[in-house]
Amino acid sequence: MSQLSVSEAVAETGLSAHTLRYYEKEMLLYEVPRDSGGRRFYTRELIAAIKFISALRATGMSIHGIKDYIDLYRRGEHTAQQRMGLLRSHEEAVQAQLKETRASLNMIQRKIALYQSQLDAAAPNKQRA
Amino acid sequence: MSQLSVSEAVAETGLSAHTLRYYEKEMLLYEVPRDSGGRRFYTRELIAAIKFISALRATGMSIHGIKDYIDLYRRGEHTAQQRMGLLRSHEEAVQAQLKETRASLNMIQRKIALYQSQLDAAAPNKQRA
DNA sequence: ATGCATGTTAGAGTGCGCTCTAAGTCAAGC
DNA sequence: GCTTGACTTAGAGCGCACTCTAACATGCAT
Repeated sequence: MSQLSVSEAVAETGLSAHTLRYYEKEMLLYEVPRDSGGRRFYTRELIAAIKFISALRATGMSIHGIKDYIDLYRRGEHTAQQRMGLLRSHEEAVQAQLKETRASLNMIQRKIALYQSQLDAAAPNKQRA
Repeated sequence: MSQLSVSEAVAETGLSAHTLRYYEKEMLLYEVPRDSGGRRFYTRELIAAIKFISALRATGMSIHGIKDYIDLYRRGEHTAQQRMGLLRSHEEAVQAQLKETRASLNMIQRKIALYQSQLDAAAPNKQRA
């Protein structure tokens, strides 16, 4: 169970088989092992990598940005500091983006409240219904 | 000053002139007035609409989704409840997305902490520097 | 009157991240 | 042996949201 078939990896990661192959082609995943028939399978380590890549994607990092990070990874332990630097600056970007999203959400919520008060004013009898 | 030229609107909204024209072509903005020379200008109301549209975009609503909302607007006051419904369901989607982003950010932060502890362990003397 | 900034148009082009297609291979079950 | 279903490949296609191009018009300052 520490080696997942394509369909199991799909179930586990939430990505499509197409997307997994696409990530591999784009060099986000490397050394994906194959069985005797040439079919891929995914190790625990690969699944963890895919999940981390998904987290980077979910927070808006581009495929290119992720590739830069993965490339550092491949170059060995001495790149750890640079990798951390990339993650730190991404973290900052995400915090900024969260802040902007919250501000925009706030504006939307104020609009909703406005609609609500208009509707309340237009149908005051409904209060007792 | 309650009517802004294109360049003023660009400065005020943070969108490009191209994008403003694109939104107009896509019917997100309508009845944008022109001066005698055929140039656009933007009223206070339009600027407010653009800012609200930007908030919807910044929270991930598609152009198409925004158009649905604007179309309700154009159809008059009796669509207020539907418009509020659209905003409410968008709000839910944004909250869900925020939750996912926070979870992913958390995973990234744990990775950063891991790097940090590795670096601390590799260079313990730096603690006193 | 000339030059230049600022605007206009229709439509083409771009970058991103998938997503799908078509034709083929392989292994297991009947 | 045959079917079925999960997989393989290279490469094309797609939807989105801009973004840019090219050729032209306008209006203000010198």
